[in-house]
Amino acid sequence: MPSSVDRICEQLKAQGRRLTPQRRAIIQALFDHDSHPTAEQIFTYVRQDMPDMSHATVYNTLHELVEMDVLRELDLGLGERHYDFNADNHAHLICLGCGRVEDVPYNKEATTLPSKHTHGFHIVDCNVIFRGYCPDCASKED
Amino acid sequence: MPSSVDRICEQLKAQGRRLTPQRRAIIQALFDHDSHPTAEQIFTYVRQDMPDMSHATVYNTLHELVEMDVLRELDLGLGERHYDFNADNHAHLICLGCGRVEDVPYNKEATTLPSKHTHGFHIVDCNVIFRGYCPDCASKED
DNA sequence: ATCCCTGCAAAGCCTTTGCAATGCA
DNA sequence: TGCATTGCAAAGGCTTTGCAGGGAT
Repeated sequence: MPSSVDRICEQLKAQGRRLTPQRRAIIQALFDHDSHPTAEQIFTYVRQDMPDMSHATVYNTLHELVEMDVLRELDLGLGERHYDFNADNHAHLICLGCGRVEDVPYNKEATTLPSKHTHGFHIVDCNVIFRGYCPDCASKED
Repeated sequence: MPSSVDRICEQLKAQGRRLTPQRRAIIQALFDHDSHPTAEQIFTYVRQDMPDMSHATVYNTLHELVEMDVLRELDLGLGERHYDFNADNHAHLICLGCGRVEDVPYNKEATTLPSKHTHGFHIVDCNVIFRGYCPDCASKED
């Protein structure tokens, strides 16, 4: 069975996009990071093996994957965007102390708006973000 | 009865902060904007009357008001922060086409996490953001 | 062989910072 | 008067862009 990395690479080609070593490395890096890496984290990680990797390529590839709908872009209000393969129904939990991000199961389907409040919008997505302090930071607070 | 602007100005002084014409103008500007202005919008608006107003002062004052808990800072993933006086329970609805932001009534109190999923976090806030296309942009899409 | 993709460097956008001058309390 | 606050200008952090050379199909 092909790895998930391979599957996404195939998907790239199937869409008429080119599969370059850089792109494969970025996709691999996304899988190697367990959770919500930022573009910079991917950049730094991939650079260990490909010292010439540029920001442009990282951003290009991430955008492409988002466009292909295999990657999710998260703006958690932390100043930089995070990327997430996990498409399951979940919300995010952010530590206001250290910026840690955790996934939490959350049924978005149940989070809907009565039609009289939608201002006529065609709603396509919903984001739920919980903010608080993780155990480590909570103990430092007091 | 003092206006809400005056009330906030008093609050400033009561906390030992100084009430300057710039600060009053910024607070007034926040009230004059019906909904979710950005720092830049406030800056541009206030500059009409005070051409020397600096970015530093706008940002300083906004931060101060946030610190005083009379203003809410919203990062809606649009690249810039929005500010909101409305403290009522509500969520936000964002148009992916034009960036328009609407308030929608939403009972955040009902949006909670079962304790087994909180990762031990002490949760202090919750943000709900709906994304979609407003009537104008939806019609352009097709 | 084509032309998409890469790397480099610079620019862009929003926000923050340093510092001397100003003006509120 | 003293010190918080201001304005200016520059820097900072993340992301985007332009362009020429290089590599995937």
